[in-house]
Amino acid sequence: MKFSMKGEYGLRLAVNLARSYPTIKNTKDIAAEENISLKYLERLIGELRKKEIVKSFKGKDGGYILARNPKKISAGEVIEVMEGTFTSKCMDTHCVQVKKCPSSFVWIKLGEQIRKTLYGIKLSDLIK
Amino acid sequence: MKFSMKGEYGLRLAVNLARSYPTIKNTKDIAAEENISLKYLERLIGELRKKEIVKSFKGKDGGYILARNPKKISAGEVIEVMEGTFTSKCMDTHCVQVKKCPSSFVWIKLGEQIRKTLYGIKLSDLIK
DNA sequence: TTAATATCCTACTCAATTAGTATGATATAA
DNA sequence: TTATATCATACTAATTGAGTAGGATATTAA
Repeated sequence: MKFSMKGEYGLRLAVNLARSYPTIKNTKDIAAEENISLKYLERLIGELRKKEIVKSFKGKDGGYILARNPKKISAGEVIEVMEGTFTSKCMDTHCVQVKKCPSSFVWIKLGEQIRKTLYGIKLSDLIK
Repeated sequence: MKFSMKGEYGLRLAVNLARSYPTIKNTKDIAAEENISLKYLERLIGELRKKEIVKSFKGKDGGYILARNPKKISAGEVIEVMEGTFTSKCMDTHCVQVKKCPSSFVWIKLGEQIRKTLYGIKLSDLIK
């Protein structure tokens, strides 16, 4: 489980689109505003599209919009797409102890709290 | 910010020593019990020693014990030593916006929650 | 005092991941 | 039909994770 620039970028993209919702916005404009290279942004936003957080429109005057209302999309959802699912069990993928492992208690508790925190924050909360 | 096997191992070592507290225990025994290679364990426990979470005794019949009572050492403290401090600001180390950045709100909130969760769990809670 | 024991230190390896870049194919609407 | 914009794939360079290897150093029991 990690939180890196990938999640940061994903969140910025989503918040940017939340601001202009429900207007279509193209990657060139977003890249300029968010200071991300156009090419990298294209790749990242592609992941958000595959997970149906944004919708795309090809061709002239095309671009992206959020797939749902900013009130209905959480920061957690976006970050989880970019970073992978938040762990809720032992870090050791080969671990078979499951219940005996004392540290698994910690990771489960941690995962719950992270999920509660990040799913509680909606994109609409982040546009001031 | 990340949570990996390094933190898992650190926590296991600490919990293991919490169980035998306040008896000295050597790395060979811990390695066998926790299924970590002796050499790797030596390196990891060295980091815990430098941060004064464990104390070491050299020479024959030497080994390690917790530097404090298991009730006074939290999971967060141990994990933070292994993984680095939990982020409380924007992931972007070059970011100078500080307050304008909408995502920084998310990371600050997340950091607070993680800290609250992990510092609330003591080693004594993890030995059944 | 010396031999056994155990910690301590540094450097190395190997694979995976992060944070991009580069090139171009594909779809669409004006 | 052409300009525009998304979409797909492959590549790279630097960093990190996870672990190994070899030996130096300190201590204490015999």
